[in-house]
Amino acid sequence: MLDLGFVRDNLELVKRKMEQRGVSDLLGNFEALDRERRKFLLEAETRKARRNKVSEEIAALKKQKQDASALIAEMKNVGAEIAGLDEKAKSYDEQLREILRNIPNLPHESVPVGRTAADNREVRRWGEPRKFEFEPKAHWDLGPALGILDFERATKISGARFAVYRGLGAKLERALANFMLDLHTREHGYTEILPPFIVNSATLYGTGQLPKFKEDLFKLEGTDYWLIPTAEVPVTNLYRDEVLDASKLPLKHCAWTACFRSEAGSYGKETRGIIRQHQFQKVELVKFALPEQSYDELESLTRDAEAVLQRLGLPYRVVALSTGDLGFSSAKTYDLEVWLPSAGEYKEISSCSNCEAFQARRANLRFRRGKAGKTEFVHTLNGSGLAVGRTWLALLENYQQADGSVILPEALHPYLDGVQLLTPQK
RNA sequence: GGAGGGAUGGGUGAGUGGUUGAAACCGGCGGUCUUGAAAACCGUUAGCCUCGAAAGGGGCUCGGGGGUUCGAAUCCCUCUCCCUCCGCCA
Repeated sequence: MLDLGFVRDNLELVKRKMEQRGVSDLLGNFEALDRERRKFLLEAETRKARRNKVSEEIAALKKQKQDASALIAEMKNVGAEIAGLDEKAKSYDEQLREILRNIPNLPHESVPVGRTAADNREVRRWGEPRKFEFEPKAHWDLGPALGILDFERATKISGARFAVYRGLGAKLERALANFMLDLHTREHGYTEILPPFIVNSATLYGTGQLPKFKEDLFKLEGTDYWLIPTAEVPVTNLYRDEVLDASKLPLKHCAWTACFRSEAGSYGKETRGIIRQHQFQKVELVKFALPEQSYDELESLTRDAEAVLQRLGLPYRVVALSTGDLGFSSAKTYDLEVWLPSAGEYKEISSCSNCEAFQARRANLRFRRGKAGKTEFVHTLNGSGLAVGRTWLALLENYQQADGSVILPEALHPYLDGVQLLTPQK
């Protein structure tokens, strides 16, 4: 959420930034609503000041056993007036908040201006896509042939967009998660969190999924419980309504969780394989940073995520999302895209964002400099480090051999009891 | 699931309709004293909204929401959370 006063004072800037994002007319009659709200607020508060003063006088009179009925009678009317004015002010306030709630974050000045993903800017590449001397297979062919991935039974027990991992397939998923968590906790200084996979609506509001994107989420019927779409949600909300000590920043957390997405509106999109599932596992990186340091922290967070791909020897590129492709809460995002031989292109495997104070304002997540300083909103950052399922399939596709076997990179050997090769079942 | 008890400022905890935005203590910060420190003493120590160029005003907030009243931390309703006991249970 943007700051009300900031929007009031920077209306043109906000409008221009919204245009860059490709959303229009989100501001509506903001100016009029704001003006009216303050008008009624002022009137109500003037009368409240009067009421408070007279109440004191009544108290004083009663103490001296004197008659106060005239004042009480006068205040009866004022009370009714206040109620009416309060209601008006509240109505405008709610409309104003409704507008603010639905305004996405302002893109940072360094974000490439553009309408779509086609306007994203490649920042750097790492590794060289492998030249195959045979026709590389897709993971949805490799996995079942290796006996480690089962779509039919997943469909039976759950439905479309689910997968069952078996044997070394399940173990590889677990090995990848452990490898990522160990890397981030041992070498990158993140503290591991294991959060609930179910959260309440206030938590989803804090990170910006609610109220606008509820159709992307799974809700537990008859409750205020929702399945998390990413660990960013519970972990970023960890310190909601708290005031952190500036000396503790940046705070760095990583978390492995299952993620649940309804994928509404993505029918027919990437239906094959495990690229787009209702449930997948992900290791997430979350940082809470000082405002003046948050862009440096975004760079290092992105590098931390890249390190996973480098250790696994998977070629990738880093892309700066354009203003039109940016997520709702993000001011700047780098996507990490891993090379997928079956697609012949780079495919998103991580998304690293600086949300600045946008989420912190919604979640009332603040910090204080020293003991005497004013409270300020922290900057929140998050990024996948990495999506485990997509890493799993990237491994299969990039390390496949002509006979359908898959070589496992050295970094994973300690996590797989020495298994170095996946071989097809006869 | 059943029964009962709670929720007050950074912490502990008083307060049951009228200078209580809130005692006291602890903690924090500043100061006096001291070569320095400790102790002691003195002072200070919430947030949000709003008016204002500023100085400085005003309003709201005692878990959330609603109600009664001229006036609510205090009374009523409701929701959430926490604790204790019983039941169930990985």
